[in-house]
Amino acid sequence: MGEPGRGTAKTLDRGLLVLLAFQHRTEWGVSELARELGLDKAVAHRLLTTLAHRGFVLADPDTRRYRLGAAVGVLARAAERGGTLEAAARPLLTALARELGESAILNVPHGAGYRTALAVDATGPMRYSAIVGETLPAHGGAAGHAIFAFYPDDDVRRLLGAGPLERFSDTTVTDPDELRALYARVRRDRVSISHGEYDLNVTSVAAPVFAAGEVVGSLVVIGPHHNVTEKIDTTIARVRGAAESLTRLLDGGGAEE
Amino acid sequence: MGEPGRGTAKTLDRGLLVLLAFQHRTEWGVSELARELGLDKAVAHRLLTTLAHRGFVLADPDTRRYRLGAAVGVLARAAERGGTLEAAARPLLTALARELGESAILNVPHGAGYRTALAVDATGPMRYSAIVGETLPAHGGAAGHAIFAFYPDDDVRRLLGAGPLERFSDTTVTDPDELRALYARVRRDRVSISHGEYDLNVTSVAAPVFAAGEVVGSLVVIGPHHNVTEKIDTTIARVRGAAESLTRLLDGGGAEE
DNA sequence: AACGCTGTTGCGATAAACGCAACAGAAAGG
DNA sequence: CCTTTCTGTTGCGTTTATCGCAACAGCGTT
Repeated sequence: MGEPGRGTAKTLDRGLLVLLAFQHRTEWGVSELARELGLDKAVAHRLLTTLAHRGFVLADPDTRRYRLGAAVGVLARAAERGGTLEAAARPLLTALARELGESAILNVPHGAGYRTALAVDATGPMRYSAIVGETLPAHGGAAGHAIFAFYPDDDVRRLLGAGPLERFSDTTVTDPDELRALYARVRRDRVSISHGEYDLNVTSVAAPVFAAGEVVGSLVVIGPHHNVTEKIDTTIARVRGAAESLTRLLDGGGAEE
Repeated sequence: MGEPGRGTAKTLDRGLLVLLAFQHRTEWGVSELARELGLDKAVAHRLLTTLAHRGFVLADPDTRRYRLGAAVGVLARAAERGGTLEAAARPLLTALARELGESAILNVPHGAGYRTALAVDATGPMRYSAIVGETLPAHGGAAGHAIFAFYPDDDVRRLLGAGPLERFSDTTVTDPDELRALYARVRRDRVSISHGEYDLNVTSVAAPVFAAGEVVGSLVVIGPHHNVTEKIDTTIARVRGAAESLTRLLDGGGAEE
């Protein structure tokens, strides 16, 4: 978390830092927040009132504490429509598909699962054709594992719900404990590999994409089982590399940390 | 869209206006945006670079145009976890439930449907008990209609998908044309009433909640058919009033138009 | 090649944000 | 019950950061 840098607006930067502070804590008081960010109480107060005027934060009239407002949700919906992620990922997906000769897909979390946001099909005759827009449940497929392995444990528990997990094929992981162990391996390797969790004889390799420290999607290369396993090492390296590139892109070219 | 006002940070306010400009357009160039907001090119440029440094916008390296960045998505997830809306709605829900003697519910859009975010059950013996966290498809129930009637037509078409709509009871609206007509009525009346779309002999009255001009959820009063219809007029008035109050709250107490 | 556009940087004047301090209200503690 | 110590809020002089003009460079078009 560095200094604003040259040619940037300091006041705005501080305001954005205030907003980002609501990542670790849902509620902030003025003094509390000022201490956290090393600001004067008066400054924090002014920033918060400005943010409140535009709906980015909301002050509880009773407790005088602030929470994130509705404007961020509205903007998030606009961002989803606008397809920022898709635009940034497109060149990487085409590169992956060309280099490896298999279909490359971008998935994003959506509701209680994940959605196929963008797909570049392989050129060969034997190719996996993804349905863009399709939503799949969280616990199925390498793409899902690469995303939800990096979700907070509470969120995962909530998303998976109380009921038993649906089984799509022989290799679908339906046992919560087993899924948790799988997630631990995915977190360690930063890659997830699945064999025929949805479609038989199909293998996919997925890597997580992050932004601002949180997972925002996953990159997948998917194709016929023997094709992918044949070149599994390079596939893993390429997918992971592409995902890391995308993460760097999303974080603005690498100014922070 | 008024002036910043007293005791607020002007630079931050301008930066937030820049962010909000991405509501009507997904991509902005520097000059374009400067004209739109009446700013100097240099100012717009500085604001955009600071926003980019923190990941709120993302510059396409080729076209030099800006889109919303990943930070807004991250914040939106934090806002959802934090339950800003729930906190603001709680007192209104309890008031509704007490005054009308029926259960009051807050619903929010979630994935391709809507989720029960908060519920205050009626105190009587014959009460509807909502399952908090449950996700229902967009086309079912007054709560859903009150939300998705105010979605852009393109989004609605995408959400409802290509396939036929699932039927839950005799009164479920499954015909797209019929649904569109229903939505028109809901937009006109700012209220939606449904009889037994999910559960037989249950009637619900729902009104939309807005923030920054976009629908962010719906308030519902739900109970046994004859109980609700008996006092339908006051119920409609109360639900609509509560929804409008919540909208005002979310917009920061009424600074903006 | 000249033009119109774009995005980007420099720099001085000025207006705005800073941050100290003082104030009020609430909660906590004796 | 009064004191203490937080809290959030406002005023105001100083300074600093922002403004906005202008000049510059990179493209695409006419």
